Amino acid sequence: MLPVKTVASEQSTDNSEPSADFEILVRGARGGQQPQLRLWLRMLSITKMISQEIRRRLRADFDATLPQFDLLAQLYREPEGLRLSDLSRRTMVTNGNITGLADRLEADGLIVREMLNGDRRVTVAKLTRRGREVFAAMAKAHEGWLRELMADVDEETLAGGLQHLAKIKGSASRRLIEE
Amino acid sequence: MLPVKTVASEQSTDNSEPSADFEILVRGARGGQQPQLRLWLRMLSITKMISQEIRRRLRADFDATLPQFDLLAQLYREPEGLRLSDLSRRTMVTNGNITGLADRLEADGLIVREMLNGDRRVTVAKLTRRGREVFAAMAKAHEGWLRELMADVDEETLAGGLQHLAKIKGSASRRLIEE
DNA sequence: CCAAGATATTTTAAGCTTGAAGCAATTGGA
DNA sequence: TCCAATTGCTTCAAGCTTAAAATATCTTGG
Repeated sequence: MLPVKTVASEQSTDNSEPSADFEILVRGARGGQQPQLRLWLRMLSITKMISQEIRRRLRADFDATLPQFDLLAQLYREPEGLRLSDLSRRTMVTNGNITGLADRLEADGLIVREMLNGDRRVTVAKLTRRGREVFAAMAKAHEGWLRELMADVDEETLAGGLQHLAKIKGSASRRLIEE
Repeated sequence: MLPVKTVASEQSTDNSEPSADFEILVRGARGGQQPQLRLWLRMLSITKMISQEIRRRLRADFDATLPQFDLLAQLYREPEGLRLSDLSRRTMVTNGNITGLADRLEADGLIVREMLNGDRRVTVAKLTRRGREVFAAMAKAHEGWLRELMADVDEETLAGGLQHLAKIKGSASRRLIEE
């Protein structure tokens, strides 16, 4: 931890109803406002909750991990395969991480690495036949799980949520890629 | 990987426009539908994107990690401290993980563990004075970062998003805690 | 032609993550 | 009473994660 100079005053407005999940976080420290913060924390807790379940099921039913699933998903749509750096970009996973992920998937016989190209730096990964089969089964299950988890989310919420999330994503993207 | 019996047919409907992020995933394999799936993938990519940025800034500005921030946030609202198992539940982090997290935060002098209670199994963690100071600074920065990242998300989207996310959370919660 | 810079991947160190196994301490029912 | 189940925490092994450093291979401007 770095030493911190900026020490805020603190009055610890402690309204201690013990709450089930961590959506409350910083609230309470001040009024309890900040719609941006609330939205963010809610989104975070949902994805954490659902991810954990998906992860659990992927492990139980396929002995696979979520990052592995993501990587396979990318390759599934690209019969020609993808270079590792593309996989890194698409899965939002750092390059170093892709190496290990690919190592394991290759060991499992789900992907192969080919160093063909004219450029001897690049490696292209593609699904094996078995990889395609395994992923197809996973994707089918995964789709079902999501329908199940969102079973009582109405049409309007699904559509509205998609819209809203698109705006949020747009805003964040613009700040991050600083266009 | 487990051997997979269920082998779907496959026709690899390859419409290969290379896409910037992994939101496409399973789509393409079939129609391109499934609003639940689309919503989920979008949410996932946003949280991944924003988390990475927050993580990066926490590291740069405070040399702290996101899980550490979460843990401190929980303690900040509880002057009496919390038992480790409560921290685990609230941060949605497994017990084993809390141990290590607490070890590091304790080594950094931000929290203390007290084994007082009548029950000699439980350990209560609470912020030190320095812990409170450091967290207050982090929370202030964190709040600003979110306002910044969501700067051009209008009021209506924030409010609507909160509503929609609440419904989604409700749906998923019900399936998971199987009420 | 060739060195400087840019790319692509791997390695490394530190930390997070999970599920499962291990140990204590406590509780509850026979 | 007392021992079997439960609870609270830690340890462990395997894997994910990141940033940064190391390698190797192009590419390009002089």
